[in-house]
Amino acid sequence: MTDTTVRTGAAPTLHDVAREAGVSLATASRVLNGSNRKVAEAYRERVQAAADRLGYTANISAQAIARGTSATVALLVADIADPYFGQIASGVAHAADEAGLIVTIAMTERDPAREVALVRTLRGQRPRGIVLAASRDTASDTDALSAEIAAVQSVGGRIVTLGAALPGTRVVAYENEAGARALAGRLAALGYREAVVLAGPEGLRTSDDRLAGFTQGFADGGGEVTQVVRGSISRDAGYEAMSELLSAGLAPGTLVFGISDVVAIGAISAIRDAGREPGADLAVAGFDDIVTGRDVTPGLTTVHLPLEELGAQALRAAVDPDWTPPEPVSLEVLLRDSTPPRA
Amino acid sequence: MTDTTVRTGAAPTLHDVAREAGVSLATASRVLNGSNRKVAEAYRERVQAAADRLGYTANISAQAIARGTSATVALLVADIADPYFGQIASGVAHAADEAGLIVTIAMTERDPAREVALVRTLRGQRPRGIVLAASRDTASDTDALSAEIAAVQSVGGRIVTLGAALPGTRVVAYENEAGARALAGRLAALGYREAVVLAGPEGLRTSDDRLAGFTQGFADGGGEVTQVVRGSISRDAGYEAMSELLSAGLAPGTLVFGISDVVAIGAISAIRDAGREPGADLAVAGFDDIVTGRDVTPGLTTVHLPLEELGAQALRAAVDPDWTPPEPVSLEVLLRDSTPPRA
DNA sequence: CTGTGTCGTTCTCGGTTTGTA
DNA sequence: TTACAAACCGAGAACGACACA
Repeated sequence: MTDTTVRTGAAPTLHDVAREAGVSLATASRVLNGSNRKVAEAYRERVQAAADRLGYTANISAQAIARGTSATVALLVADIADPYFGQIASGVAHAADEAGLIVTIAMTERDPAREVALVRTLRGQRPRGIVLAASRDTASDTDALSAEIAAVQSVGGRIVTLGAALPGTRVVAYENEAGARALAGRLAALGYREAVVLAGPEGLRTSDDRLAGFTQGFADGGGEVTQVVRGSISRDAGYEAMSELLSAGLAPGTLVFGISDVVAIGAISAIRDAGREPGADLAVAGFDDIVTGRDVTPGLTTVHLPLEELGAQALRAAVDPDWTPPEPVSLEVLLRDSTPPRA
Repeated sequence: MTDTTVRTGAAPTLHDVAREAGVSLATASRVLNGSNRKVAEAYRERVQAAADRLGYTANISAQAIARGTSATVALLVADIADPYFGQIASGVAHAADEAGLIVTIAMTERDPAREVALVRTLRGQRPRGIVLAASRDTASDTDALSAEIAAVQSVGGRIVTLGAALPGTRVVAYENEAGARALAGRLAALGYREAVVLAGPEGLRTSDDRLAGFTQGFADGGGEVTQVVRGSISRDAGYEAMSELLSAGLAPGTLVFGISDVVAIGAISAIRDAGREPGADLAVAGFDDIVTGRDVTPGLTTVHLPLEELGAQALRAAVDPDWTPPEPVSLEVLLRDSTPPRA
């Protein structure tokens, strides 16, 4: 593809560049990669030219091992196809790009054991940091995870948990409970008095916090949570849970709170498919403010989370040596047509 | 966290394990990582125990350089927050997990120059393969990218393009043109005669193919594409393009074809926000079958793409030594309520 | 004494960095 | 002051050494 000889089976090494330029290994290293020592301009040019001619790119594995640190950050999400995690990943990737870091991604599929195994695998990469974005179970055996985390940290790797805090890690928090409380308050003020909640499995921090906040806020406003249905946090789980609720009968004017937007959106579809009308008939609210919430009908009432910004913050927490825990970002309630004021 | 001495600043190495177990480096290497050579059971156990005690994990950078190949695959997408790419990434990640590979991800942001730069950066990782999922521009300078691709391939790295084929790479194709033609045919059969297309920028392969297929299929069915509006491929671009079309005036019964589902969904929202009714008034169709298409109202007519499966296929193409190009997956038209039969 | 089977020594990978000329 | 030689990072693999049958 270039005018040089076609090389097969081996990438050009620093050795090749040095030989081509007629300088020593050390000199070539200094001009091509950072160094505090200086190099004469004439040499610099010759090396640069040779590198270009050969299409040289430093082997980052070799750099990592020689330098003792790898320009890498790992991101663990539950499911990258979920828009919640997609937007977070986008923020992480952006910030990583700015910091000149490569990000490796893995999916826990909401399995605690998988999460531990993945941290262990990723640890082999000696990453600068690991961002744990998949929300965690409070109940499940946290010891194995803690051990892996400690192992990463003892080597200088930083662990960042996004959302649910994990002891001994840097955490980028947002106020699930306060946000849900505020949401519930606003909805009670709109006249809602009965609510059912489509929650995640018991023990899941994010879900528990939101449920607690919502329940309290709604009670404070004079309403009551009459039912809590638990399932996984996904569109389909929301759809199914809602379908069952509907076949059991649900009074008009009831408010349905989906523990996250994807759940709420599944619920809206279930309501419609059951021949009822989302909105005035059965109101629905979510949490996260994923983009889709604007495009469903009626527009989904939710709590805005700056997902990309949170992802970016998480990455910075993973790499910034003198990072200090920021104030938890406070959340904003977005009232849309899925929860019209009750007459 | 364990009962051993707390080590700071250095991960346990194979050396440490070997010393701890009282065996040689080679022996430790043999039991902890793959090897065809055998090792006595007594030794095996001692090494295993020592490794566990120390919390040893092989430094994959060191492995990569020693073995000459890194258990890594790179994935390039335009924007990981886009559900289209999110689902593909999910498929890639799943398949990579099965193959015991780590996947690094990067976003091109639809910038050809960035794409070249990223391939170059990722090349430093000496990945087993690179999956190029971001659709490419036919016009733009393809030479720089070709050079980088050739560089990867000359070292044994495999390049896989998903969707738009790139010469000299393994390609996982799907039939954009045929799919769009089939879609247009079905819609014409429903009675639509006038259509406008919200397309991507000129030169973007995926967009061009779908546009061509749709135009032809619609003409074959007796219809006519009266207008093509170009913009980027995103929800917001679809929304804006549609808004402009609407303010210029659009006759009821016109069909709007969004070059992808996200565009079409943006268009639906624009139609509704303009006070018109998506469906019977202005019909909308998309392409991709992202999950959101089921949840918008009316349900979005589209062409089904097995996105996760395509991602998985792409990964297999990147790692399977004896891979043969599969038949391009044929696509299925999904008629939903956004395109009701015309009376 | 020779063959078989394990283990250890040593060189290697591609860079970085120190001491030194 | 600047460039070079050599040691080093963590792991893999060829090859030699040794024990045992």
